[in-house]
Amino acid sequence: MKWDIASHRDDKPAGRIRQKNEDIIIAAAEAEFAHNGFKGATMNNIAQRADLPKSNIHYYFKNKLQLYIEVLTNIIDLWDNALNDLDGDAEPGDALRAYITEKMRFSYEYPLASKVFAKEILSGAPRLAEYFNDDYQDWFNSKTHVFRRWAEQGKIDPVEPAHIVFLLWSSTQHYSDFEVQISAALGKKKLNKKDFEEATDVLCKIVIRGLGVKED
Amino acid sequence: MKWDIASHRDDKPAGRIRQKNEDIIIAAAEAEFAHNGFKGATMNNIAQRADLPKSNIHYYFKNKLQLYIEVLTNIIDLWDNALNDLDGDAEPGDALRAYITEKMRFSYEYPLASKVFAKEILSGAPRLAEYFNDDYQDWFNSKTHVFRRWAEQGKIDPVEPAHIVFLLWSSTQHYSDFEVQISAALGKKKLNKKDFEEATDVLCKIVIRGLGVKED
DNA sequence: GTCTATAGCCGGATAGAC
DNA sequence: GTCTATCCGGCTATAGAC
Repeated sequence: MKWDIASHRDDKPAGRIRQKNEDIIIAAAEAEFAHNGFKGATMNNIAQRADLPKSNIHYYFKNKLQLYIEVLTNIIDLWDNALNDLDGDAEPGDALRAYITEKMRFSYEYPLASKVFAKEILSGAPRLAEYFNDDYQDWFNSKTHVFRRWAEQGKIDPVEPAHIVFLLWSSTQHYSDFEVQISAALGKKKLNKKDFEEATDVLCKIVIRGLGVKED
Repeated sequence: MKWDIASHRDDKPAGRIRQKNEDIIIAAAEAEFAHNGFKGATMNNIAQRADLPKSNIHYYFKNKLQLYIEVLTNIIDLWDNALNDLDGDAEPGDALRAYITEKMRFSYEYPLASKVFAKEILSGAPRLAEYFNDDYQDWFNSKTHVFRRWAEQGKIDPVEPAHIVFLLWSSTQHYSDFEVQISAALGKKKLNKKDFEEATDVLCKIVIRGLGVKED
């Protein structure tokens, strides 16, 4: 793992009850951190969301920071493991459509994860300093590589790949991070699956055409 | 004004000292709220950033919420007054280029404003409920109108205008809100003006081409 | 393993001296 | 108009009963 903050969870036997309670607490913490950020979140609120006594949280997690790190680690692991990269062997149009669709599905299914991460970065990412180290740059370069190759092969226009990646990230995450604003703009109470699919269509169309992909 | 929360500042004479101190405090508060969010921010930190004793803050602003509302109001006023809409009379390519350029300049010049607003929305916007009312939907519809007209005139492809607006918002704000992640990805300490200009170019190119604008 | 009680600190807010 | 001193509530964290 790129980001190796030691976790006390590895030290103790993972009993059935322990595992279950830790999962409940992490889910509750994720919601609380998404709403109030690291500093604004309280162990009290987390306990209430988890429907457990407050000191129970302290029994399973050393302190607030530790719990927060666990939540962030969970989120990053989820994305790293479940989100497929752009498929460099496929045609650009197909690969981009698949990638955008998948990112939008993540925005729809894990809105809290995206929000916790976003708030941490907005705060200047003081608790992710280790994560955003030199390795991160290498990891990022591996993401841009596919665009460079497509450009060399004349399959897309030659535009700076880094900014393409930022565009893909920003436009897709926006639908989970700014959902409140978007639904207010659309006059809806909440966005549903169809809204996300419509957005996915528009994004695919604009990005694929915008990059100059030759479609059949 | 669309969003009419009464301010105590209107009630008192705006002396020279008062005006100056309030400006200092609001700037300090903006930075503090950007870093720690509403709940996480402390009056103590704001006082330190403003280099004033804590109770001075309470003298000028009734309480933390009031101060926060003032900061948010300032931000929204700034955007409403200084950000031009898309020019429907111009050619789509020119209008879009002008709009994207201006939004990116705002991201570069007022990164804190964008962050405070973003955090509020990520939190579910409980302190902007009044702002995101029915009027907001009308205001938003006036933004999408220009795309509808261009589509009717055959000047751009017929794609759902709302999602075009969201794409413009998300892709430009991303550079100020997620600056830490972006600079880490690019291996820089901080983004400079040239980075923003490069990003502007890429965004203009992809969006204009992606919407099927006929360029000369 | 679980919960109550509480220590100890820090937060927002105010009273009142200057 | 400015600042010191302070109240009180809520916060993290822990000690210790069960």
